[in-house]
Amino acid sequence: MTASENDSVALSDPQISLMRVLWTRGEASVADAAAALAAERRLAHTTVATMLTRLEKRGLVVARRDGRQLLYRARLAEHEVRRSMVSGLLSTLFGGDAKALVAHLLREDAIEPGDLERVRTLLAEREDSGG
Amino acid sequence: MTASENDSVALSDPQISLMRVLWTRGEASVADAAAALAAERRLAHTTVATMLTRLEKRGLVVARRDGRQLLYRARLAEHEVRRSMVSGLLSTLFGGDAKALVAHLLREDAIEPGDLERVRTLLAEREDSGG
DNA sequence: ACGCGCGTACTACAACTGTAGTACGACACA
DNA sequence: TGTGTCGTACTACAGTTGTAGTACGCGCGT
Repeated sequence: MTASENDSVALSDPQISLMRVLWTRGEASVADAAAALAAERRLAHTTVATMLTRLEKRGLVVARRDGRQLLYRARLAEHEVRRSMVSGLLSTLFGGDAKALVAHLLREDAIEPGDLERVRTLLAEREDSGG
Repeated sequence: MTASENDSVALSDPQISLMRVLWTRGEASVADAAAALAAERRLAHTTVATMLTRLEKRGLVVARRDGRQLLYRARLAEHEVRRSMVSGLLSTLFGGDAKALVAHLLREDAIEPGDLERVRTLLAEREDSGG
């Protein structure tokens, strides 16, 4: 277990955006990332570089040298980050009770009752076909 | 619309703990809050005071003077904070798709398929009895 | 009336984050 | 080979947060 695989990963919104670029492309240079991010947030090249350096220091990404440039790669899969962050929110706001979160989603009209069945069915199908 | 009722409320864990005291007790002095928090986090009296002052500056709590002491009260209900924070997580991590979050909960074993029915039924009952 | 204690107000400081500029080295092209 | 360009490394700076100390004033008790 490398120190970075702690458990509680908390990424800010800009950081997630950046990670998403890595998740999507597998590997990306600063220029790649800045370009991919440009649509969403127009950031200076060096800003993206700084963010990546910091994420690397935190152990969330790894850099590989390719000539002059660095290629970054996420060390955690998206679902791992999701798990960690959802779990954090869950314990912070819902006493760790996932059912309470679902109830909240229903109550706050974020989701409709019928959707629950749909989700369950979807998951069941995926399990059947070997996920 | 008072500036504070923006929409995106982001509270850290310690901040939520403190808010929870206010939600539970309705109103609390610094001493009250520090005492209530002591079980969870042992913080200096002044630390709690600072946190409350800052939350007040952000418009998340209001203070009322009672003699020498200040009584703090949350300006947002717990469900409002939940809504805001869940919604933030939802858009950050799941593209705003609540179904994806539920799917995640199922897949990550945070919740079992049967629980969905239970939640749905529970909610339905509550609606029937006029919620 | 006076002093002590409680409570707030202000100050402090390190860490992290968002954001970006400057400096410097290396590679490619002329 | 010289030079410019590109890319990283380092520095910067303001804002927020976690955490707490110091200072000061008001009111209660004697």
